[in-house]
Amino acid sequence: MATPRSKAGTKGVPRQHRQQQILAAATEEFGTRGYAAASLAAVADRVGVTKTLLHQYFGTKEDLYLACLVPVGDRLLDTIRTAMGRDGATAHTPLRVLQSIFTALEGQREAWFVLYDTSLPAGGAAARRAAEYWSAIDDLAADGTADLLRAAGSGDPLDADALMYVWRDLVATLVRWWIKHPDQSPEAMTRRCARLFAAAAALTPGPAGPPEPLG
Amino acid sequence: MATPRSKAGTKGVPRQHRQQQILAAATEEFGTRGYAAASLAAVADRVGVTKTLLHQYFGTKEDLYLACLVPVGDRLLDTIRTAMGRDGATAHTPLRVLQSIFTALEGQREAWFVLYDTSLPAGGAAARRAAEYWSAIDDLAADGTADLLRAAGSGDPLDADALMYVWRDLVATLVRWWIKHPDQSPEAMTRRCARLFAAAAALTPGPAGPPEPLG
DNA sequence: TAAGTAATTTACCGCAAGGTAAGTTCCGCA
DNA sequence: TGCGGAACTTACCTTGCGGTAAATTACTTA
Repeated sequence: MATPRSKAGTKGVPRQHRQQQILAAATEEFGTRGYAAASLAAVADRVGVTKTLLHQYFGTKEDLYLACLVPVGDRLLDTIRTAMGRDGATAHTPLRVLQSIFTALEGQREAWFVLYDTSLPAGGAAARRAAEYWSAIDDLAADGTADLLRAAGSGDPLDADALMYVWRDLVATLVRWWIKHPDQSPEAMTRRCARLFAAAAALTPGPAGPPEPLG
Repeated sequence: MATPRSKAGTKGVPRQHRQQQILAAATEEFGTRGYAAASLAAVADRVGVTKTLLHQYFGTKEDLYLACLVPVGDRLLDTIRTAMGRDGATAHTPLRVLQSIFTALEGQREAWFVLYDTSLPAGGAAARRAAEYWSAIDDLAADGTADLLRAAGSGDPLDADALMYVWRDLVATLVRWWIKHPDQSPEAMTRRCARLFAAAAALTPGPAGPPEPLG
């Protein structure tokens, strides 16, 4: 054996296991900093490995991002689909969807933001794939919000678009708050959301336009 | 005159005017890309000027960011303060605040995101200043949401924190949607928000906990 | 018309990040 | 015991960015 002159050489970690470690670290890094601000060196450091290994296992930065994105996107899309069920949305649907998202995200909460990264290289494969997930999820959300808006009596298509937009960002917001409160279980989060919805509904003025002259 | 060998030299634009141009471009760039992803070269290009000039007029990147932040922060803080008035929040307060924000932001909608940039260099003067604005605005929002939550019957402090968090991000979301629909006037946005609030309230299940077993 | 100053660029430095080629160590196995 | 492949690093290249010193052009005024 005799005093290794270099730190190179295997550490006995099989490739598959290492890849899993890297994916976990990269997902967290991409999720918290965003694609552009995330650095491969940081991911490598976190795993205790060199940048080069990431490239050998996953290719370019964008490839690594894709490797993080796909499982997360598939998992979330699937979970939301089943939570929405086959029939139109009811008043219970939002909470059911939230609960399913919280559950799917437990253990890797930052993953949500991997899906909705805004700093991806324009025109790249990553951006294209992420856009596919968005539109798939947005379609589901659009169905739901449209159902609900119709039930509430509004037909304005821009209203529907805005409501979908708000709903999508609301999910992101709740997940962000959740990340800041790591002790909260998915179930506790769901219950909290239910309370918040109820509170918000209770304090909103009537269905007519602005309640004041708004000067 | 005789064929200038270099493009250096004044273009006849007075310093103050140039500074205004730079501030506008930088605010937009910081607001859309975020501090970390924003590049000084891009700002300079937009103005039709060299990177160096930005440094000579504003100092470092962080200094330039600060020069963008301060007027925006002051304007928004002021507008929100007066919109909230002296007495506690009522059900009309959220819409009044939104309207005041939309109005203050018209002509430079991305400015909102300059205020809430998450990629500032930690420990720097910019981050400190931005944090001051946050906490000032958050204090106002906390007062408001606390008033409203109390009226709705919830006393959980974490609920209050989450609601404030949601409210703050809701504003950001609405502004973001607004940016994607440039033709919408501040008044139209306010009316739309009123409709959305009403719709959301109408379709939310009762004030008790989750309406289903949530399996 | 020459001096002085304001506005602006050119040309550079250092650094960090993504990315690659080639080498080094360790383990299983004939 | 020695060979082959798997796991991992060293050393390097390139690019883009923040940042600075020095030069260059144009406007003003005595």
